[in-house]
Amino acid sequence: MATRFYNTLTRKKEEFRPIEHGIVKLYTCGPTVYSFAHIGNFRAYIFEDLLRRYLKFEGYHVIQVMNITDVDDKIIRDANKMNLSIDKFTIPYRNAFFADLDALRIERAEHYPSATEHIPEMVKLVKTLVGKEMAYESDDGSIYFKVSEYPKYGQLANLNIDSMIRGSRVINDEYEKEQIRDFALWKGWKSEDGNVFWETEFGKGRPGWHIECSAMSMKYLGPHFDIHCGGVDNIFPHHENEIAQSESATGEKFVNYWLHCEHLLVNNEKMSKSLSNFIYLRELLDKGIDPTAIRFTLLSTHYRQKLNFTDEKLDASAKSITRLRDFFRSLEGCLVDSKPELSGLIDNARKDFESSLDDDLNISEALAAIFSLIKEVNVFRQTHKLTKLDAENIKRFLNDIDTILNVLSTSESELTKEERNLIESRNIARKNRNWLDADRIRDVLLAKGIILEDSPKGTTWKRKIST
RNA sequence: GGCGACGUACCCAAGUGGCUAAGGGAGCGGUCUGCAAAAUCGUUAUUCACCGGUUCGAAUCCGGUCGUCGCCUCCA
Repeated sequence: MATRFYNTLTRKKEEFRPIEHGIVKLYTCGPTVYSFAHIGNFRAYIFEDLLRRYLKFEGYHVIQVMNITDVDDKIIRDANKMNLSIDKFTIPYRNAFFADLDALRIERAEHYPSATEHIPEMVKLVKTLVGKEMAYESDDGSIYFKVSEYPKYGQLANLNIDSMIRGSRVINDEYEKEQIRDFALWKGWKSEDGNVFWETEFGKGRPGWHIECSAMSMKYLGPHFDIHCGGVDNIFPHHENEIAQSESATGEKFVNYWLHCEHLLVNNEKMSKSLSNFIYLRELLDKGIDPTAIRFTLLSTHYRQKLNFTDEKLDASAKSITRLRDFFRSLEGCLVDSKPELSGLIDNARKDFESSLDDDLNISEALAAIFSLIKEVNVFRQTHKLTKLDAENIKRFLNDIDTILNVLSTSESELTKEERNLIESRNIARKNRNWLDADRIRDVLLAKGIILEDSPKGTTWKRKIST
């Protein structure tokens, strides 16, 4: 079955066909490093992680670019406030961003270009647009894109640009543009920018927000590439503007598939500064919440569905992961040498898993395929012993799907000597049928987050996933 | 005002015209266990916000109503 994605540009699911056979060129809007990233940001990055991992699972060679916006209004404002160069100001946030990606087990993109390292490319692009008379310079040295020169403007956001002109929220800003809908490609230097500027043939100034994505995607992926992702709030104006300026400059189609991820909500509302309901990933990690539980929570709801982030969801995620891990662990031992009997079940699960993700990354259905297999295998084991070959096949399947989910492996620390001694003394107590002491010790360990399980083969331990 | 999304069990969440409405969590009752845990069995939606319509047939398509949320130049 063919892979299909919902394309914001056409508002329908379309079969995915890469431009170049076997290769997917993917651009994903990255962070503005003026603050720590919040979990809403990471919902988008997790969705993109799912996308890239699934494309790789399907055998594509993926080339992903994620920009790092390290110059913009807020960065300049805050850096100047702290008397820091924008470099000095942004580096800690950039480092924190990568540390957070690692915590959530997000696979690295092939390129993380920074805006400040691509000023010449942006200037060149702006120059091209000015040369084609699709952009103009205003009195203050800013360069604006002339939206009236691009008739398809509004195609992505499905907005009527004429009605925008009268829109209630549109306020005239301090820059001088000919038409209110025109947007800045290049911003002329103003005194409050301090020493943040680049000296170019347009004079002192700095790039507008949208131009970096056009310039950097062109540099690393070419003028026409396969997929561009971001949050729904990037549809307008950011991605609309990217299309306008890119296609105007190159005369080519910019992107074939636009995939947008819905918002993460807290208390059923979008996170926003005014509601002060931001949740930073670091806060959750500092509280000791297991990052894989966060990963699973962000991953397990379809990306075009709003996701209300709650403690209950984290709990349910932790339990789902525990079920997966326990099942995987249970595949060790107690095996018989015999011919495999469950190949059909495993093949079906694999088929269901793939066809679900093929359908616009339907992760809920894909997870259902996995849990159904677990149940079927467990039911089989009520009355039969698992064969070695079956167990190996199931493990291979789980390891394969875990190249996408990435929640199976634990980074569990080993037991301390004290903890090992406690387990040992409990074993002795149990041997002496001293249930009182045995249960007391089990409770002590549970309080430390260690769960003991007794079975005919002996006692095993695992760490509780904390939420 | 313009554009758009959503409303499925106690909670989360698939399903977009046709077999008994996936799956996860939770509860309750069994099996197993020294007791637990894990696993497992049974159980919890004759019904998909509501009202009409189309159809042999609707959670799914169409119209309306109610409710929630988002976008309309900071935003993932």
